[in-house]
Amino acid sequence: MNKNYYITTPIYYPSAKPHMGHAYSSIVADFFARFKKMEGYNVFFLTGTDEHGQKIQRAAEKNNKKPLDFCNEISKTFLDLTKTLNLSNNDFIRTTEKRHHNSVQKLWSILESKGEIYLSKYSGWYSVSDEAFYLEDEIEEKNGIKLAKQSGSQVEWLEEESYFFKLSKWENKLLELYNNNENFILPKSRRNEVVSFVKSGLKDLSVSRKSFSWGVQVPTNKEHIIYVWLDALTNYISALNYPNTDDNLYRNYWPADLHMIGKDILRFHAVYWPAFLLAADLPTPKRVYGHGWILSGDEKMSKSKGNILDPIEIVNEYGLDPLRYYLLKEVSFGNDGNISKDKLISCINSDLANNFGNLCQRVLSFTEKNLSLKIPENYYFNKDDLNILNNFTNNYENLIQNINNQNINAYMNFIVENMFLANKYFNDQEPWKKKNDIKRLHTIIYTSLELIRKISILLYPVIPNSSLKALHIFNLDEKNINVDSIKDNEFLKPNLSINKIKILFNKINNDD
RNA sequence: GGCGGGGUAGCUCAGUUGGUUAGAGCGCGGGACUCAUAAGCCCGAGGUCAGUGGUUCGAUCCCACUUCCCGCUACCA
Repeated sequence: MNKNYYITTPIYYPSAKPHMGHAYSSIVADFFARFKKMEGYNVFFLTGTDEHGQKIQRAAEKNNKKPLDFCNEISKTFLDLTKTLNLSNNDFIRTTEKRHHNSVQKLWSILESKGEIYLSKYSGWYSVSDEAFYLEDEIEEKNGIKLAKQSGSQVEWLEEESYFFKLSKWENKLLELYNNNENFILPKSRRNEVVSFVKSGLKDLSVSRKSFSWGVQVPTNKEHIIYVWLDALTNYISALNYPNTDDNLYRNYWPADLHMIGKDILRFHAVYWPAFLLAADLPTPKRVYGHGWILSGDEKMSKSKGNILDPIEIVNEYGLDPLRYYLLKEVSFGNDGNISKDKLISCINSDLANNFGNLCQRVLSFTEKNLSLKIPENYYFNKDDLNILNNFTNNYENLIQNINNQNINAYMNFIVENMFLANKYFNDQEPWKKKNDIKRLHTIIYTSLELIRKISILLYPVIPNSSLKALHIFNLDEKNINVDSIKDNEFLKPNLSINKIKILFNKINNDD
């Protein structure tokens, strides 16, 4: 059985600093990476920055900087974000790196030598900010300025020699790929969009530019820069040391198990990328998941609306784990999600502080007062004990399936449900009234501690820091936690000491 | 215009391969308890499951039409 798992985020375009959308993609990917790791997989988790293109070149000029200096600065903010979000990524790739240039040029050479790329001429209305050409009827004129209808960005007439990729040739192969792999594109609704787009016919794709210089050169023609998307998508194999296909990283991890992306870049990942790979005779990734957007108050966040929720500010104000928990639990995964500070606060107070945090606290405090912080014997599990403990065993396969199907919400619901059940269990058993029945009291506490352990393990991919704090009660750390241990009802060893921990989540006053 | 997704409790969302009283969390009202971050537990209020018509013994779920929202895509001018 293949126990390797390769997951990627998009590489982010550093024309501006990171926003909530970047944070969301990264947190979601990290969630899956951590779960698979905990499931025993060798996980390779990649993120990075996509730094080429005219937009960056112009932004750099505007700031009086060399493109690379400009990129270094902004790429750093994305690298910092991986720390801020506590991502477990194994690598951070930048398209300005030599390893990536080699990889892109090699891929290009293969495509060219296979006759998949040809030189021709392109003329049309070009939008720098969209990095795309538009047809005459796709533009409109306002106040004497030509704009692309779709994006509203300014276009300029461009006529230049360009290399083309024979995308049209791959139409049927792509449809075959979608057909043979029902879940290649998820969620399903978006899969339909891609399929109908491909069915409607594909045109060859312009894959080089002459009008600017900031990018990877076409190996055989120094006047041309390779199209940013061909360049950018290749990062997924550059990081595995492509073109060295004998390299262990490449051999173990390609094709990728999951490209986690936002729905806005689905076409590039679900059409162009597999077409490039098919043309180069390389394996295609197993799955592309296009998640929804994070909206604020039903609208896309924008400066003018003043509804921006900056991920770094949120982390500074409320902490990382609350943000991670909130995004993973409250956003209906695959759909757009509305987020707000009020909801975030309510989520922190209800689920984290009152429910899970307080569960840990009440059990721990009880154990301290009555058992001197020693794990008690589990003399006999009665029906109530087994009922709740076995919940985890009985749902184990479901949980794994939920993860494999990217069904984040079902996974979260299971956790929440069991947090409630654990509190209810403690309530119903009333250990404070069992002081004359020590065996029963001990078994109740043992069971409660087991419940905290199991829930904490499931919470690890969601809120790694807090989960590890909770698991520290049992002297467990990142290296020795496994998902399957949630099936074990007698994992904890009686008489061992447990550690007191500080309050896990502080409540937040929402008076303002 | 075409294709697709969606409109379920005040809010955020589940769900139903059609079948007795439609679910969760938050919020709201009440109660009993005390181990705990005045947390937790119990009870309750609150929904014509967008509208109309149809199929069916029976539809929130299937079909048709209407309406609103969103996405992809086209075309006219």
